[in-house]
Amino acid sequence: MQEYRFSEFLTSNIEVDEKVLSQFLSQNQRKTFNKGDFLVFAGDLCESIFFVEKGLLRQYSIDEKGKEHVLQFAPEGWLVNDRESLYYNKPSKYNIEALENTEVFILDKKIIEKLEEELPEFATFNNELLNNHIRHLQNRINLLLSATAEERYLTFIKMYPDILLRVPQWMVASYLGIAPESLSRVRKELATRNFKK
Amino acid sequence: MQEYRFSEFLTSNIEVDEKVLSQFLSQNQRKTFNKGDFLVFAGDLCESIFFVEKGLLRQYSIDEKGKEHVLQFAPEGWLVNDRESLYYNKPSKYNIEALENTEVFILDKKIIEKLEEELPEFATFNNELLNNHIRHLQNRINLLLSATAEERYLTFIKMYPDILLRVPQWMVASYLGIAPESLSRVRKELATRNFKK
DNA sequence: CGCCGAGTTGAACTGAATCAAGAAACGTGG
DNA sequence: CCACGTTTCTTGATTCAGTTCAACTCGGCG
Repeated sequence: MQEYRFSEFLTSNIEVDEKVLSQFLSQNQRKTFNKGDFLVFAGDLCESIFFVEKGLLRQYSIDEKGKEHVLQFAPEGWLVNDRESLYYNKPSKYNIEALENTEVFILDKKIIEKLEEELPEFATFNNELLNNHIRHLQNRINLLLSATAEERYLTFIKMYPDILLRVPQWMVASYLGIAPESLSRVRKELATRNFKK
Repeated sequence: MQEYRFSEFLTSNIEVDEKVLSQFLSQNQRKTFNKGDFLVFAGDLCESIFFVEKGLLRQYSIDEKGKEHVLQFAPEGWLVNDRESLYYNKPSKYNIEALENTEVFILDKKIIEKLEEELPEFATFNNELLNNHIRHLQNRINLLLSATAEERYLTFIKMYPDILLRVPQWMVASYLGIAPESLSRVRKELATRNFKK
């Protein structure tokens, strides 16, 4: 539950001129949300990008049967936005909700673009971020295509041990694409198996 | 099975100076692969980006049980690369195979970066491409989390009617994350249902 | 002609979902 | 600080979507 300022995020990854930075920061805003608040509702237009400085967000959809499906969790240092809204001006399919009291730094798409023009280094960095994100999503797809409930869970606790402790179990199940009852059983099975060894 | 040159792809999306373009194109190369050829083997390092000008590629993994899982198909106008290799110098988890006789335009990562520096317009365009890709992957994840075999198939034929006709059915099943036999049954069920109406 | 990969079909099986009930943990207000 | 309602987690019984295995068909190709 550390805190991670956006300015820190920038300066620790690229070299930014002090002046450019402060000008950039002044054009964007910080906002606080309480646990349970929604940053975006499905159906809304969402034209900003959120950088989580403190707390935890969750982006999820609700299907026709009323079931929730977690697209991603976003703890400190993560970026969240809705590309459907951002690049196609369509209403978002996803809700974004604060799972803890959360502080976000809000970035405007246009300002990002301006920053890219002014700082080629930023453009490269941003590119790497996007590519890294794609990599993650591809790995997740691969996992969903190939792995059992247990394998998915094991991968999750290896990749996000911190998140595991901060969200209810049924949300993890929803992220993994399995029923909460099933996850409970998987955990039980793992526990007894480890005990026997 | 039209053809789509990379230069066309660029000029129809951004304004490029004639000189810059031809210089850029001369620094990269075109390559032809026959049906069945591999562009990349899992375990290889893969530091280039492929733009498909003609033909069809398939990127897939093989799990421990020897099962294949299609990460993506790439027909004309699509970009394929392995981010794991490209940005982390890790051996690729995925094979890239030509499903038809295929011509690709091969882009070097460094050249892309240089192009971004020189043409801010290109940086913006590239950004949009990446964001769009992320959007697609997110939608696919959402589908894998929430939809039945039948729903996935229906979505596929709506989104990629062209690809459906160009690849064997069992590969579509592998893309959808279902067994080929199951896809066969889904199709049968859909056919009889449409017939009754 | 005969082989081989792709697709279909049937029957048995299974991992995970669903439904239902109870236990534990949690937060809120008195 | 306790009491009460709400949410989360567990456990059991049952069901079901999709897998697996095996046999058979069909069409293309050497």
